Amino acid sequence: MFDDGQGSDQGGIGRGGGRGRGRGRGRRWMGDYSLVDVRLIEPALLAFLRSEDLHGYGLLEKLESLGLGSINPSVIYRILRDYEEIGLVCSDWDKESTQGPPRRVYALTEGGEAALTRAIRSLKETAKRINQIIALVDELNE
Amino acid sequence: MFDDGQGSDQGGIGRGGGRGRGRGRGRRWMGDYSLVDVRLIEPALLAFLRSEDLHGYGLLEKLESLGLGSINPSVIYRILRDYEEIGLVCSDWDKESTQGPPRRVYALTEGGEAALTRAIRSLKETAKRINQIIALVDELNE
DNA sequence: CCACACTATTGACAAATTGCAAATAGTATA
DNA sequence: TATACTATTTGCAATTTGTCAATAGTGTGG
Repeated sequence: MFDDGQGSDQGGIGRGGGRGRGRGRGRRWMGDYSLVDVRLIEPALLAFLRSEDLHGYGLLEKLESLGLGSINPSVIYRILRDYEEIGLVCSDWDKESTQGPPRRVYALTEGGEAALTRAIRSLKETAKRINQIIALVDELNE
Repeated sequence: MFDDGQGSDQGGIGRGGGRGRGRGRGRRWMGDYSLVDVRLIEPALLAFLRSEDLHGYGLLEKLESLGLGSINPSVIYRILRDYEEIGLVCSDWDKESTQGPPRRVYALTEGGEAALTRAIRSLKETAKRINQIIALVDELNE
């Protein structure tokens, strides 16, 4: 978090300095991408599936277009399976049009649409709060 | 996540239905507030401290003004101590002007300012991505 | 046809974060 | 002096995330 997006380490809380509670491959202090963005993956997945049925690998590529690349594939597959378990998506195997092994194609369910609607509402709230925080800092800069 | 903000449960993935990997007091599926917002606490804390030295309890109240209430105090105190450990803030005890036990008053360090700057940059990126996701859905609604 | 690169998904485990509850304590007030 | 409010700390269980390795099908060059 608070990554400067360059993978550089000029800042202070970069890869080297982290000494927070944990000291492993740390997320909060040493992550390669913002954790806030990690949570964006979930609504993004639903949003992509709303316009088009897709398999995990395809969604992976879509996320990249959102600047949300660098997420480990297994994370995506896990979320997708979880979503299926709670009924937000459903899946079928596609053995035909694949350039590799069969792939699981996901589609949004009605429950998934409803969840997306709520997710968007929640995202708008979040955007509002982000802007409040930014404004807080901007005020002092004037 | 995807909370409808009412504490109600009309949606489907509410408090009752969650059957994801875990089943305890769950965050992703059953949480009382959006996890995206949890991560907003950290930049918010730095932002508040930039304009004013404050103790944990006071920050707690400030967060409420951002709609980030309902966060467990221990989470705040923990983050503050972590921030001190990595040099983003420093603290001193205030035994005078308190209406209770002595309290630890935090101030932003230079390192903390730098971190705030990076956090804001990261937050702006996030806001951009959120808007992209929202646009994705809006396009289909037209 | 064999190695290799790319497509695709799954499972398990370690590491990290969060929630919660309880302990501790000082101050104010009725 | 009981009670409420202010204030912080600690520990652990529950949950989430990161990473690695396993598995496998397809297409291509040599």
